[in-house]
Parts: sequence; structure tokens; C-alpha cells
Amino acid sequence: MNPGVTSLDVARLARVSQSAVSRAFTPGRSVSAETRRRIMEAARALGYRPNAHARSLITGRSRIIGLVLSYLENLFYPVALEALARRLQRDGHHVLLFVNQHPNADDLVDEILQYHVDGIVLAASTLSSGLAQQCADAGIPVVLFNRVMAAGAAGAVSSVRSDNEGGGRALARFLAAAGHRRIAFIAGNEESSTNLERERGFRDGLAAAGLRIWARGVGNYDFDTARRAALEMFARPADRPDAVFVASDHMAFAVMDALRLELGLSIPDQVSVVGFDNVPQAAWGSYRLTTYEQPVAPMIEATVGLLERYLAGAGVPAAENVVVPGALVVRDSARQAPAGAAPARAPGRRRPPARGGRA
Amino acid sequence: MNPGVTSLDVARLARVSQSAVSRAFTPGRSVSAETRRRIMEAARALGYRPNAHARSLITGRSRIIGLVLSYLENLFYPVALEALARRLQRDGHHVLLFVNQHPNADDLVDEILQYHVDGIVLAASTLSSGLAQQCADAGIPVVLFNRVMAAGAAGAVSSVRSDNEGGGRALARFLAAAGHRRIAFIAGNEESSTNLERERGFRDGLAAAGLRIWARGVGNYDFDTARRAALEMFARPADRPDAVFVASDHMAFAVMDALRLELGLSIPDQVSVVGFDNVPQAAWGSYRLTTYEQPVAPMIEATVGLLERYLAGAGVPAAENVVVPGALVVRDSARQAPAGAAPARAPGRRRPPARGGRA
DNA sequence: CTAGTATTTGCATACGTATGCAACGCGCGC
DNA sequence: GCGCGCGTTGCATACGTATGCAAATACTAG
Repeated sequence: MNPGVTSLDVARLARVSQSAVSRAFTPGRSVSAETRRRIMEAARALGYRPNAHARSLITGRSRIIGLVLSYLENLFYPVALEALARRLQRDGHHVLLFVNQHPNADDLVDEILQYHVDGIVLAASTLSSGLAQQCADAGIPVVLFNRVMAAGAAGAVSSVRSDNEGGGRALARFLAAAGHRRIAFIAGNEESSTNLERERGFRDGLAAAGLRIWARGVGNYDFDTARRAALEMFARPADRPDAVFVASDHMAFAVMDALRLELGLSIPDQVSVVGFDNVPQAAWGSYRLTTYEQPVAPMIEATVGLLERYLAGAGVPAAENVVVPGALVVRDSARQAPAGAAPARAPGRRRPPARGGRA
Repeated sequence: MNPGVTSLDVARLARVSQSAVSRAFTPGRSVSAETRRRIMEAARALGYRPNAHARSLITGRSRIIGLVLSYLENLFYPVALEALARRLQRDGHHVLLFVNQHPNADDLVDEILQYHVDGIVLAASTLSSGLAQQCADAGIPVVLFNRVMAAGAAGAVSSVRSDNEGGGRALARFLAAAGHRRIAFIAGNEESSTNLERERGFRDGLAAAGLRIWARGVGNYDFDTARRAALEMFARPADRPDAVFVASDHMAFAVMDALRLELGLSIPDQVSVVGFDNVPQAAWGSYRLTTYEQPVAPMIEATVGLLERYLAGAGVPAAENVVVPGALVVRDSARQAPAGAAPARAPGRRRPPARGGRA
């Protein structure tokens, strides 16, 4: 029966002081080998485990990272969540989950701060900036994952994201090189930084090829909204786009289904579709989606790196905005440039993901 | 600056005792309206929030539920996770996440117990039973989600699952009624209770129609393993199955892709495919998978209900095994019985999910 | 107006651990 | 042999809150 057994009980059994027990369980504290052995033996006999709450009450660190997210149906987030939890666990940290219910964002701040988390990861492309700012004001390091703050409100809020703008540009170049001329765009949440950056890069890339966006719809990062946007966009055969960039893979699947099954279009013969994220499903046979990869592992590594740097040095250093480079992943959902004209088809693995620079 | 401001600071500013502050923040404690107002005002002015760790040190409740899972790529788990977190948040609880790294299951127990969680939800169809037992021995209520313990080790471990056996039986009946005769099965993890129950129900259902499993493969609940199992199973055209039940939707997608795109088979004309779970993707146009729904909302409700009953009454009552009824969801991935012969096609919503009985 | 009760408040202590400080023992070099 | 320094150990206290108990206050009935 574990609860109730305290460091004092262990101390009594091992015939040492309570402090000794505490020190035995704190790496880097000075305890003789013999004493430690006796203590550990007693601890095992009693089934003792240090009480994390008492511990964090003293030390001021909870070894808990708060994670805020809002929409798990887009596989990008579960995958990132799993990677983050695994990575933090390696260093003895753990993830406390907060799901963002829209109306009461303030309550959420309250709840997070009560737990005195060591850091906060905000992983939701759509999220009130106020939340981040409030937490940062409370002196807790905040890392935005897959998102940046609006330019004005700098604050002590860091961010990690992939190269959304570069990705958008690469996709535009890819579509243009394949000879597409009527290229459409289906946006995610129009106010989200991810969408703004991807769209900007995409427009830039098109402009470089002397093109503009042919048609534009809004999918709001939601499966069914994206489906309806696609149906509307492709309603009139006359001025139908011949390619479409959908701002997330998750929406791109909806678009592909709508085009193929509801409108009877053939992909990529009649229309090319490209997405963004490279979630696992993008590799599935039914989609084989050409997309821009957000490299989860390096992004998580950067996120944890930022957090741990904060934890090591007391006080919150200046905010950093890390941009992790992604990579174009070419599959079969989009027509390709005639051989020799454009970037070659990447057959297997893409270039290895590297640690990002700063903005 | 929130950290550092304590109930004592609030007390001083509001000219009351620290106890009064504590009571003002504990619902149900006796404080006069006027005092509470003054306290809350002072608290707001200082940006005070009660320290959850100090609180749980005293009360013995952390308002934290530990959640253990291992594989988030199957959307069933993210969806359940989101529902669980949302539901718990409503009552002021939160989810602390533990990802099961296989080798060191014992370390995991240690980590969980250190946080003195109020309860544990084990949501992974494949997981060492020892973990559950150890936590239960420590006096913490454990609920297995989508899983039961092997018959022998009863213990104080409760469980919530859907009607796997009934689901398997329903799917068998459905396939048999449609006139299939060479009906195959692709298993998940062969030792998992979910797979055992689904397979047993399926065999029963086939037997009732005078049939047996025509061919059997193992997908281990993994996408690519399932794909390979399907390719092998359908390799020889001569004795090819005409229908296959895949033990989870996640694997069923792999199977459908393999059959259609790698073997050129037409679904459901040449072969019917049915799955289990009814994850969101099963409704997507490319799959339109006929499957048996595990009703997430009622399952979560039952899970939280069990936990809260434990928390209300001190001590852990007897273990309960809740079985939530599911429902067949008929779509287009499987041939249907000729009209009038078998259960009619369900066009829209299925019957509303209901609270389960006990086993 | 008084006695009695219900409600509110403060005091003191406890929860389980970490840590500064002083005391102690040991080994080393001179 | 002595003094010095280093590695261990115990003592005492602090972290921020909840709560039993007694004192004080407000309220009701007679």
C-alpha cells in the first residue's frame, strides 16, 4: 500500500534522517554509497515513492508541461502530441493536457497556472493570443507550436514552426513547373498564422512564375467545410481550376474525395491536388498526396530545447522564433513537370530535417 | 507576476485571515458574502491563484487523472482522448499523459504514482496487465478503457469497453446474409482482449450461419502489417476470399487500399470489407467503410462515471466491467443482402448510444 | 430584552519534502 | 602530531494550503 508511506518512514527503517532519504532520491546530492544502498532497500521494502506535489511545493518546479490543443481529428496533432510526450518523458517531465473550449479561454489560463507548470506548449493553429500573453506575464515560459504571435505583441513568447512560407512557395513552383495555369487555393483558418504564411508564400511563388491565384475558397481547417469549398469552387466546368493547393493535408483528403467521387474528376489527370503537413495518411494508397512536410521530430526537438533552456537558466530569456525547414514530398496527386525541366521526383526519403535558424 | 503571491498576501490585502481566503476558494465552505467579495477583489488585484500542489498535499486529491496510451496513429485513441479530457475538465479534473514505452513498464508505474493521481485510465489495447495491477494495489482506482484483464487476475481493476463480441457477431451475420461464403478475418494484436472478443463473436456468428473462417491473417493493429497480411491472403486468385472482416478500421483502410490499388480488386463487387471502431475516416468518401461503431461518448461517460464514483466514496469498491452497446454502421464497402432478406440499410444516424450494463 | 442557536472567523497545526547550516568524521600533507 | 579541507549527516525550517477547534458574531424565538 503505497499512499501513506513517507520519506520519514523510510528514514526510520533505514536508521537515517529524513534528509538523508531526500538526498538519496535527488541526483547530485552527497550521500555515501552505503547509506544510499540502505535507504533504497528500505524504500523498496515499503514501496515508497517521493510525493511529486510536496517536492514541487519546495523546489518550485513541477516537472509538468502544460499542453493546450483544440482539435485532434487532424492527425498532425496527435502525432506531435505523442512525440512531445515521449520526448519529455525521457527527461522526467510529463504532459498535462488542456483542451481549448472556445468561450472560456480565461478559465483555461486560471487552470493552467494553478498547476504551476514549468512551461506551456500551445499547439493549436487557431488560439487567442491573449492566452499566451497571460501565461508569459505570469512568468511561465510559453512556446507556440506551429503558430506565431501577431507581429505587434512580442512579449516573452517563443515559437516553433516549419517553413510555412517556403513551403507555400515550393508548392507554387512545383505546380507552375508542371504547366498548370489555373491554380486555386483553399485556405485554412484565415486568421491563423499558418494559413497567412502558407498563402503568402504560395502567392509569391505563383507571382515568380507570372501567375496569380485563379480561385480561392476557405476550408477553415475543417474536413467538411473544405469539402463544401471544393464543391463550390469546381461547380462550373468552364473556368474550373486545373490545380489546387489545400492548406492542410487533412482538408486535402476531403477535397480529393469530393473531386473524385462527387464530381467525377480524375486526379492528377484533370486536376492536381497538393497539401501541407505530410500526415501519415498522405502516404496511404487512396491519396498518395503530394505535400510539404512539417518535420515533427525536429520541431518537437526544438520545442523541448527551448523549454529546457528556460528551465536551466532562471528567468525567461528573450523570445526566439525557430523555423524548422521542411521538404517537398512528391507523390501522385499532382501532375509533374516533364522530365528535365523541374526538380526531380524524390523517390524515397527526403533530405534530412535540420535544426532551424531564428527569425 | 503570479508566482510568489500566496493566500497570505491576499489575506493581508483583504484584512482577513489566511483561512478565510482558503475558504473563499473552496466551494461549500462557510464565508459571508461580504468577506468573499473583499477576498475575491484582493485576489484579482494581485493575480492570485491557489497552488494546486499545496492544495493536493493537504487534501490528498490532485484532481489529476493519469492516462496511459501507446499508439496515437489510430484515430480512435485521439478522439477518445479529446473526449476524455473535455469531460474531465468540466469537473475541474485534468489529464496527465503517459506514453507507454514498451521495455520499462515498471518505471511508468513509478512515475504515475509519484504524481498521486486520483485515478488512472489505461487506454491501450495492448498493455501489460501488471501495470494495472500494481496501480490498483497502490490504492488508486484504475479503469481499463477498451480492454479487460485476463479472466484470472480480477483485482480492483474496472473496465469499460464496447460490445466487441456482439459486434463481431453482427458483422458475421451481415456478411453471411449478403451471401458471402468465403469469409476471411484479419486479426489485430492476437493477445489483446479486443481482438479475442471480436474474433470469438465473429466465429460464433459465422457458425450460426453454418460457416467457418475461410482464411486468417494477422495485422497486429498496425497499418503496414495489415497491408501485408491482406496481400498475402489474396495472393492466389483460386481460393480468394469474397469478404474480409478486419479487426479495426485503421487496418481496414490499409486492406482496402491494398486490395483495390495493388491487386486491382473492386470493393464491394469482388470483395466486401468490414471494420471495427467507426473512426471518423470510415465515413470518408474513399472508404465508406461498413463497420461496427464503438460509441466514444458513452464509453467516456461510463469511464468518468466509474472514476467519480470512486472519488466520491472513499476506498475502492468492487471492480465493475461495463459493456457499452455499439451499433452496426452500414456504408458501401460491403455487399448487402438482397432487399427484404436481412437487416435494412441504415441511411443516416444509427440508434442513439445508450449507457451500458455490467458483465 | 434575553437566551439560545446558527453562522462566520481566526488560530494553530499538518501535509511531505528540500535545503542552509553546523557538526562530525576522515584522510592528507606538513 | 596537528591543522586543514572535504565529504556526510542531522537539525530545523520553509513551501502554500486546508481544516478542527474555539471564540466571536449575527440572528431567531420567546
